Amino acid sequence: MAEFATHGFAATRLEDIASRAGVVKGTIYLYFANKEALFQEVVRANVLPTIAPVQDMIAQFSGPTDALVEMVLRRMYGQMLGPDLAPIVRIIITEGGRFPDIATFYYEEVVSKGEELLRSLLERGVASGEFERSAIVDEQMILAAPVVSAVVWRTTFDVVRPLEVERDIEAHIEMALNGLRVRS
Amino acid sequence: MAEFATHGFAATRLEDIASRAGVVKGTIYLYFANKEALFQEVVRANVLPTIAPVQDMIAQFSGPTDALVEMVLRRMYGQMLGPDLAPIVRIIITEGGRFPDIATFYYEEVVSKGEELLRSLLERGVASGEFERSAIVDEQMILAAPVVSAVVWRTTFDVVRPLEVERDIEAHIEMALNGLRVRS
Amino acid sequence: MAEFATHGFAATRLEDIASRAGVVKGTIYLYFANKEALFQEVVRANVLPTIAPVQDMIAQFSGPTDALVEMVLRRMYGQMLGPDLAPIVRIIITEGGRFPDIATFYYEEVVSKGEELLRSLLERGVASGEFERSAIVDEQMILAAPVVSAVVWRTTFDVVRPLEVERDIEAHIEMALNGLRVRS
Amino acid sequence: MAEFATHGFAATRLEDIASRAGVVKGTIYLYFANKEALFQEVVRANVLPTIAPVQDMIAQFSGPTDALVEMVLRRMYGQMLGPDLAPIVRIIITEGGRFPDIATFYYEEVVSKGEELLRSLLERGVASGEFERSAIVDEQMILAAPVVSAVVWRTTFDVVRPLEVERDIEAHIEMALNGLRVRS
DNA sequence: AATGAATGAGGCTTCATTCAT
DNA sequence: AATGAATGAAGCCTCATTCAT
Repeated sequence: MAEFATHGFAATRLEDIASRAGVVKGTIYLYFANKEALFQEVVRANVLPTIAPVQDMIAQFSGPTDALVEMVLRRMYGQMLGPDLAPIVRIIITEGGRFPDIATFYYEEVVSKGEELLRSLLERGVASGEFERSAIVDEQMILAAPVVSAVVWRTTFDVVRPLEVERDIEAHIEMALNGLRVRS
Repeated sequence: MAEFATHGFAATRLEDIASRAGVVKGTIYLYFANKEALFQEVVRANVLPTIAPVQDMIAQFSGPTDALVEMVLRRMYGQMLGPDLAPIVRIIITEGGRFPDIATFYYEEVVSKGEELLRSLLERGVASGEFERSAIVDEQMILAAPVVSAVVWRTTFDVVRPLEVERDIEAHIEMALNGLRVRS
Repeated sequence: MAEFATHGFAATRLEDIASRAGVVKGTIYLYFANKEALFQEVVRANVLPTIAPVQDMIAQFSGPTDALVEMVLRRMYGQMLGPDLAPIVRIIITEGGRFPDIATFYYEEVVSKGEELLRSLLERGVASGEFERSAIVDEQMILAAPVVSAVVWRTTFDVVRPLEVERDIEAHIEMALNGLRVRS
Repeated sequence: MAEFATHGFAATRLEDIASRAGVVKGTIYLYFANKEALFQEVVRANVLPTIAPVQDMIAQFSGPTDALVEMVLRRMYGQMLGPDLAPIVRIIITEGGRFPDIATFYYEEVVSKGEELLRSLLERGVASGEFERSAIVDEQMILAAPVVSAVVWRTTFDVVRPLEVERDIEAHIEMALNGLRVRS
């Protein structure tokens, strides 16, 4: 994972992967047909454990929906910028276009779950009268978009201007819940 | 550009670039020291023309600031998903981490300009009493984040679930201006 | 060795070296970092075994020193024109200027030993009253110079006028011991 | 000349030669068929002017032959270590083996003249009763051999231990005229 | 189950050579 | 007579892949 996330598929050398694993290049071929198969299986294997946490998140929670939205977003940042998920997200972003199988797999196993999570969140808010039934409800992923953007920033512009995660989250939540306009 | 955007730096073959340019591999070395120099110069040369449109965007505009925000966001989508900028943005996202020079260059020439643009927009809205002085004003890039996310989606999950740009834009603007909560 | 001695460093092709060794070009890189490293290691490895004979040469020898000088010179011709040392000497001569490391190494491991050998020879002759204490004693290498010249001739003018080694040695010894002038 | 002498035939780049000459690579092909033809013509053209001085040297000289030998040897060192001849000698030594035409040409135009020069010198000494008719007379080149050796040293070991030309010449003359043995 | 040695295809790079202008 | 742009062959080097042990 780490090698692929750091160098990308093409620039990653099997020798580096092997030595990280404490084995020799040839040993890899006892377990994987070739570099691409290794890549796909590595990604799949690392994606699966990340699904459960997303599942749990909504389950038991009582109280106002806006607090729930805030909590969900905070957790998203924590996970997608954390050491477990960040490399995977980076790989999906950079290599997904060249490996449709992986993109599809990731979409179905993770992204679509996130979509459902957000939809149910929004529906709950609408049902309770807290949220408007706006265009956002049908395009829930817009709510999570800034998290993706934060991951991109982290691996791209952090050398120039480091991401200020806390401020970023605050602004994100503010925008998501209140928007820019003054409330009358 | 097209080759690098499609395959990434490592997987791009000079032969492909050359044949696209209607020359032979060796000819490239009459103009560039090596593959990396070619890459960097190609990106730089293609980034520069994209700056002007960003500059123009703010220009003179009268009328309510929320309409201005909407216009700016629509233009951002139009450009960053368009054929000129999209490949560059894709390259910055995928290779920026491995080419800090390029990331820095792009940040300074493009991203920082966008930051200023958005800040002046928000300040204008605050000054006119239309917008709240919220956390968003100090973290303006949160406004543009969904555009980045849209570019990522286009090159990643479009095969699974194509991006519905129009709905995405509507939701984005709705969120940016009004947020989720019902207006009292 | 043979390839480098025949063609020089620049004109030697790794493919030729590999096929001589019964392997494939790529195999070379399992053992040497690059062409230059291969070259340097090949020279070093082949120089080392040539040191011992030089060492032995002086050993114990009783009898008149002029006979000892004659024997040493004859052995020098035998070795430096022989199949083991000749290629190395040729390489040192042709490539030493471009590879100072190798020149230094060869000087320290071989040439300086030869210098000592000749000095001790001459000192012995002076001590026994057989030789004059002339300028030759302080510039002992002049004694070996014709051997170098013979190696150069062999690889240069042998096609035009082959080196007549025996006559050459006789003349060399005659000159070294007696000089041109008639003895009074 | 300078380029070929410094880098050898294979490693010399036509571009470097051209820029030294203040022209462009392609221009060379207006005057020479290819790299090898250029090389051969360059060497030939630069060898020819060096012949005359050798010719003159013996011509008019009266006095003892040993003084003549000394003078000839000193001039040989002066010329072969000098800026005009040294590069040529270096080229002949390093590339002569790979370019028999050049070696033959150089032998016939220069070396054979030197041989004659030395032979007539020695015959004169023998005729006048100054020199012995020894093996040296029939292998005259042994007299010049240390000069060749000095040129080799200059381009090979000078970085380690610089050639001390004056001492070298003294020793050479001493050896040539008197040899090592004490005169009775 | 693992190694280490070897392969061979393929990519980057250099440079002698050509040619239209 | 000279240029400068382009070519294409060839060389160095890397690395995914194979295989005998």
